Amino acid sequence: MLGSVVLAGKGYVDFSSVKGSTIKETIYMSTQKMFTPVQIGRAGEDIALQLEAAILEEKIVPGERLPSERELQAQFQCGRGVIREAIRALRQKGLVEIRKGAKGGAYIKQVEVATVSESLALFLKQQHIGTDHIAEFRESIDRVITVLAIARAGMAEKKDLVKEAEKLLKMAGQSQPDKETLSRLDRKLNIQLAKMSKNPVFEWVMDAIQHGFSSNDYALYEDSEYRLKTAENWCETARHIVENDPTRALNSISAHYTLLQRCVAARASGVAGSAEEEAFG
Amino acid sequence: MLGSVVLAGKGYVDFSSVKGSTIKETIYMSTQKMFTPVQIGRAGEDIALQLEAAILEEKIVPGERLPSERELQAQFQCGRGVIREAIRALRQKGLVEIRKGAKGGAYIKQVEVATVSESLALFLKQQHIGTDHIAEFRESIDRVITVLAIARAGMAEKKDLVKEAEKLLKMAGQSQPDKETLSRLDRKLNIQLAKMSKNPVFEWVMDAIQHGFSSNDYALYEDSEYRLKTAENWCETARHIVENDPTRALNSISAHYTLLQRCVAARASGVAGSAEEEAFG
DNA sequence: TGGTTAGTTTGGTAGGGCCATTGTTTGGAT
DNA sequence: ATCCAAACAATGGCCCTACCAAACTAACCA
Repeated sequence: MLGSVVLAGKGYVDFSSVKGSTIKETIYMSTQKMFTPVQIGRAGEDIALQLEAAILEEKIVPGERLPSERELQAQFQCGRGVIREAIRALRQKGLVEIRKGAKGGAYIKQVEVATVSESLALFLKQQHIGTDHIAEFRESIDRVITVLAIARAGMAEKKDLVKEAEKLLKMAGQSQPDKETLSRLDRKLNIQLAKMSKNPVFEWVMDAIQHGFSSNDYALYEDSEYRLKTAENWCETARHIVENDPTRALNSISAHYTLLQRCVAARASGVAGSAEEEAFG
Repeated sequence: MLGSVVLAGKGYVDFSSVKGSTIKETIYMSTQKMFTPVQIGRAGEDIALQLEAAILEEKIVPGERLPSERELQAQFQCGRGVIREAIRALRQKGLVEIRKGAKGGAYIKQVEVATVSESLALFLKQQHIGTDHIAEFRESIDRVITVLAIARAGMAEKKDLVKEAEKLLKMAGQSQPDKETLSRLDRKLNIQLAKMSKNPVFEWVMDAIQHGFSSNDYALYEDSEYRLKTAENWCETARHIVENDPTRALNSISAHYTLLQRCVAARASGVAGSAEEEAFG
């Protein structure tokens, strides 16, 4: 029993290596193995790593839960605070979801893209990335996605894309459209297109980028002129995809980003005041 | 003084809103403001968010440090455990680095790409992504990077790329090359090329992808045949970049990924045994 | 039958104490 | 005066105990 953990009545997971990686043990080891970096002051981290490994090796699968903090405390022979920190680390990584109360605890779950997006957004925010760099990256991704989508997606999907784009156009044409809804539709279109590439990596990257910089797209729908043009551009792109015309589709994509570029430039140069006012009206 | 935090003798940061978000205060508040959702069970998170906001707004800049845990505990009027959890969350996000001892504490630092990479790698790992999907994404990125590099990088950089590629080739030609070193060189080449695109986003994405899947590249250097071919392919690519010949450069890139694909297929089909043995020799 | 209440499990928080580490200061020996 | 070692102080890491709050369970009563 020692060194293993009862998994909510489901079975056992071997954490026998834990005792050997305790702080004091490591120090003793260092007198034998020379130049072995003594990983001190990180017992909690050690536990987190072991739990993470157990999860990644699918010894515990999504839907199941880790033992309670008090149980783990007993199994790992350490204070509850350490266990808490370890679990919180897993939670921050998106590996578990913590619930309170009876039948509560750390439930294993699939890592969501949003977790990666958050991390990315934080990074980009702190690095003061210019919108032009982001836009350039996004455009290049969009182009690849478009080509792949034309080659791989079924006609039904393609037609559905047109339908959604027309929905966006219709909404953009209204006199007082809800900008947030427009943004959401735009985002949805992007993801829908990304899905059609049949490569989840593109879908996730697109998702992450959008999460990190939704404010840009939002700006595009502030101005009624750009709003309509953008929606029309989406329809055009979708039509070219249905027609299996990569060249024209790519041209549309380029036009989209030219629009975006012009739009942010215009807003930055002076119209920002009135636009800002409109945003809070 | 109340509601603000002394910043290691540098100044003050206003955390006045914190008192209002303390558990007990919130409960008291709820008797006044009706239907105000009592956000209980998240005090630590609340504090983490406030500290994070202060960092992102650059009220505290990299190099400086947060007050000690005990100070924060006093300022925020809560237990030390809560403060610890908040700080650990920041640390996990890569926003601070924690040092022990005198003059220790949570030092603000720039978020590193590695943080995002880790998050991404974890996600990809848990989703069981096929290497083909990753490779496809990476190839598309590589192609864009190459075109941008040809257009934007200076001749000196381009020639340096060739030099590094030749270094790789020379090492790959040795009878008993160190595969780890080869992998590292390959990685370095990729990043170097990405830098030449003059768009940091590409650089980071490449970095993140590589961190998440270094094992693939590693495999490429296991087999002596692929090892040489890959190195030669790198040289070819670099030469075409120097010659400002995008078409041929892109062809080289495609060839690289064809090689990779063939290599992993070969290893998967049967040669895995001997290769595995060689790896641990 | 149906709703209410008490009990149990489990995370959330408080607060105190001790240890290990590390930068600084001090004091003694040369 | 210089240098080195020992004491000191600040600070994170860890432990412990107690209590609260939420959420599920089961017993109980109308």
